[in-house]
Amino acid sequence: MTVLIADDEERDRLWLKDLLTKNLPEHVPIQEVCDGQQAVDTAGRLKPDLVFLDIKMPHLSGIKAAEQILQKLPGTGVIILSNFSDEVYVRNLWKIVPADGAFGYVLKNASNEQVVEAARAVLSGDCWIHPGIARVIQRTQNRATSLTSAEYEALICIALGLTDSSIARRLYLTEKAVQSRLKSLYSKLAIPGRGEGQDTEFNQRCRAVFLSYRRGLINQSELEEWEGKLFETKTGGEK
Amino acid sequence: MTVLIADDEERDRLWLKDLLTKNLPEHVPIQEVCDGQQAVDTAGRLKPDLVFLDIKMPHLSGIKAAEQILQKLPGTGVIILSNFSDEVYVRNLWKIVPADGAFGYVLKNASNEQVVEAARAVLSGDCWIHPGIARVIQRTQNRATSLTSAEYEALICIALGLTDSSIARRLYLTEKAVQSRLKSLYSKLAIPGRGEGQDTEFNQRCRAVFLSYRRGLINQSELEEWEGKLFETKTGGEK
DNA sequence: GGTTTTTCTGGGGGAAACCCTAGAGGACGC
DNA sequence: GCGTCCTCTAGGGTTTCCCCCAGAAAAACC
Repeated sequence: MTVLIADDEERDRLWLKDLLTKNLPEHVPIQEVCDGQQAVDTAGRLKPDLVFLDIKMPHLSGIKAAEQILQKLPGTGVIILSNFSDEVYVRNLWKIVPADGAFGYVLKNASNEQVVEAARAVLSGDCWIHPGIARVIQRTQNRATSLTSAEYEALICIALGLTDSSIARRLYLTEKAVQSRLKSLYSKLAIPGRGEGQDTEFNQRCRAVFLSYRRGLINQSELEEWEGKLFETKTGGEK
Repeated sequence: MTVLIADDEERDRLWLKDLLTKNLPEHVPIQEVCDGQQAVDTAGRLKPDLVFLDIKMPHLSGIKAAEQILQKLPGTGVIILSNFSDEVYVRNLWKIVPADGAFGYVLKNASNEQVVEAARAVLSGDCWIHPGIARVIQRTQNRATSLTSAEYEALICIALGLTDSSIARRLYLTEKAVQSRLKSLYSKLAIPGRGEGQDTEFNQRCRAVFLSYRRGLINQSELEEWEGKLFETKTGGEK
């Protein structure tokens, strides 16, 4: 039995390693790496039973690393470590986790007991989801509040500060289509329009960005990734 | 000689305490508290030589706690611990630190050596600023790029998603005044307007929010505080 | 196959956001 | 005292965003 820890923060690695050696039944060998790509490579070689993946890592995020690892070794137990209950990640998570796989999601402010509990659960084939994030998961599965990928794309674009027409060009849509996406986005985020409410309190566009930041639907690192994608296609050949 | 540590994360407290006991010359008593208010209270009783303050703490932020502590005990050495190089905080910091005071600013991803170095420096009356934020400090002191408080207020409001007229009402200004603030904000953030550039790429309002998040001019917790302030004054007596 | 949901399309209208210019008052340093 | 900078104010114009309506195409569901 082997355990792999992937985290770019040395402090967190030490803490986790220490915790596991003290609390796991037998003396298990624990490997450490400090980015997502190394995690994938090392997992391929070691075929560990359990992998801890920090979400925020250089080169390859924890989610993407998990995707690749689970693709090659579906039986691996994966535990995602996250600082926040970001909805973006939860969103992507369900897509890559096999239905019968064992995995865990723990926030970094979890108590030591919780982490050990999660490790035990995943090792014995169960799932362990941090209590604080159950609500978030619920939301991602509710038809009325969860965003479709069309709405999500639009959200990213306005968060980056693009205009409607600019978005339309980048996503190969008409301006009307963009506005239509935004309209349903606003309604799902429950932002009052011009008609509702006594007088217009909010600029829906900015309000949507604000609320999405707060709910963890978007975050800085996710946005920067998209920024790269959206601008590279255009910087090449433009009149 | 006494040292006080204020941090809401138990893990970080342990790490820091451990680090200090091992590396400070003599056996110094180290007190721990877990929020800003406690830090102020305890500092008043203990009169410590050195105080570590995490920025993000419940009840009272590290900055505000530092302000109160330095007011009562100007000779105290203060070291701010921060996760990010947020410009918001740096902005406020210079206002409260006495010109001849000793203080430090270290990011949480600092190496153990750096933290010890900072502690030693501050204890001997020097300042220690994390290398990574020197650039940020520069920016806050450059006339051309640093924001005035009027521009900053406007920034907060659009980041919260308010409309021009709504901002005007809350800040007791005309709508034109708000737009004037925004105009100079956009130019300081170097966001191209409708005239510049081949075609209008950006919605300036949202773009300003995006860039400000990225530069750490604003952040979630800061915004939520303002949200509270801005809405309480209006929820009372509105037609 | 058919039914639902999602998404894109169109026209037309109103309000908010942004542009330009310009002047007046206040705060600051010197 | 002077100049400088910041800020608010104003009028008048353009563009973008958001609203209503509705219908058609595409995808997903049973």
